Amino acid sequence: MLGFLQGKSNDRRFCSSFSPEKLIRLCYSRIMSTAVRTRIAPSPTGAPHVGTAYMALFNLAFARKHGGKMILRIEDTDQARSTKNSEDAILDALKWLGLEWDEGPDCGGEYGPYRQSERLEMHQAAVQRLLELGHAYRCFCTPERLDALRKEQIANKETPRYDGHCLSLSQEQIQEKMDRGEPYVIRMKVPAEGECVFLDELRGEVRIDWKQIDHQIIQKSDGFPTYHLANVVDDHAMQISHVIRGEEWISSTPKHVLLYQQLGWEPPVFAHLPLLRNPDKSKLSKRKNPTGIYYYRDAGFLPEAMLNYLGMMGYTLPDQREVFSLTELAESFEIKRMSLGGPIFDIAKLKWLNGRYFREQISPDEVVDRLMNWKANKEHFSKIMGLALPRLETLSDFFPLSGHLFQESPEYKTEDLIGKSEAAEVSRLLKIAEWELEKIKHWDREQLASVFQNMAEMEEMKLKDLLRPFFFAISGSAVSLPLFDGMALLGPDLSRVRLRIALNKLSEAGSGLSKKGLKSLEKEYRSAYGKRIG
RNA sequence: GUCCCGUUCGUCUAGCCAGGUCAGGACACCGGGUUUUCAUCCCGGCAACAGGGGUUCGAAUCCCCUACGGGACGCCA
Repeated sequence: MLGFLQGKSNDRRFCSSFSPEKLIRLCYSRIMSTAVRTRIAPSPTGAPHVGTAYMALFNLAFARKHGGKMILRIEDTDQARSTKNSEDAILDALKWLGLEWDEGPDCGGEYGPYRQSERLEMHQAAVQRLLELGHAYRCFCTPERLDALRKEQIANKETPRYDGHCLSLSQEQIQEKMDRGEPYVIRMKVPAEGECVFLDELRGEVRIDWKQIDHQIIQKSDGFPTYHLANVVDDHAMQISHVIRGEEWISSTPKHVLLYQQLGWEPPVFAHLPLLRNPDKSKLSKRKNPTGIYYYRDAGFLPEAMLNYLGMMGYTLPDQREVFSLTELAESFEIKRMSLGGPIFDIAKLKWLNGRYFREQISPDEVVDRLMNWKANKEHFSKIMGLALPRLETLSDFFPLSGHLFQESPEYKTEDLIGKSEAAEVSRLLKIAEWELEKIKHWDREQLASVFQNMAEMEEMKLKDLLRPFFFAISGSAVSLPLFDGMALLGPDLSRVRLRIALNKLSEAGSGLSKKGLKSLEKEYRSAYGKRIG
């Protein structure tokens, strides 16, 4: 099973002299010769993200174009944050979009298992081998020492980097510490001199000084590998030919190239795609933009329009067609056509495209079916009916009462949101709620209720008074169906965006939180409510 | 702060690799037409090669510098 670790004899050249030129030649030859296998490697630590879908789309298109396969691998080496819940959601969300993989934890394949936590043996064997070859070493430094070191380096305007403290430990000292049961991590050795040159399919040669590269931890004290080690070991074992991933990885690619070299393996071809951006050009983040795939599903977007839109972020078909399917994209896909400037995710254009799908791509009957599968179905109506029934006099009261549960977001006036309270105070409460809601594990009525009840106590307010602005934020009215049930039905993605919209309305009215105000609120929040999550 | 990556209309982009068209299309916006309203649809308009230097008869395109933007610098991925 661990035969892959041996490295084939023709890979020897990687162990000895390893000039940049050689590496580049090898990269080129690799492009021509190998069966194409790409992968998408999400970490199951949160809600399914559009960035994941974006990368998956181009990995799939590339694989399809070249008659290859795309693999889905779950990167769950962070035991503290990974959840099965998140894993299931990611798979489900990608499938909703119509993205399919040839091998993965759900459908199996020849190169399994497809969950990194189940490949621990391989990772540890690779670490062991690096240790034996002298390419890696144990480090006993405490987090406190590392923290102090980092602070000092930042203060001295140096690049934060491990100082090699444990490199000088003798064999006896190491043994002694291990016998005492001192926790340790394993770090990779990085050349002190020279530069790493690697080839990026889209950018050509990239050169980074080894001085810039940290002695990266490859195995944590819990015995789990870090991303850097695990992704190299798994990509090699799964025979990944092309690593197509986000630009954020460029600066750690030297670590990966070095690991391939030290293990005597041939590296894959690297292609770093641009990152999706917020309207302010920063990396797409949920604080500024809906980033959850489920947001778009729940707000009534069509999966094929969504995928089509992602396909036009950074890419144009040769004939500049703007409506196209995954199949059409894959047929003509040319990775070199990717443009490298980070595209801003523009919901207005997505909406226009989605509208075109209704008008041109699917029949009116089909639209009716989509609508019914979405929210106009018995199951969903029944859930709402439980809340609406006591408030109904005629059937026609139902839709006005529940309209906000079918909208992307309701409309209301900022002054109504503020009401008789202070605008700044409303901002404050909305922000605290936003943070508190991050802590919810299961988005249901009970947990939502307890968040707000807790808040009322902390703020020494009547629940009724606390909730008033939230009724507006969520339903657009002071009179509505019960708040917690409504939020539960809307789901976390839609609900959170509504709170953010309310916050934005206040700041547009000049009553939002300033940067300073936000900072002090955060401090106050931490001391009263505890640490923030997310 | 250090390093890396990037930069064509407000936004998504074509053109760049193989220098030579009024720098093309789409969204948004503005105006007009069709439509009982609105939307759709059609027509028109606005609007960009970040700046500077070089190479060249000729530069959005090739080279260099600057500026700006982004990313990375975790026992996260």
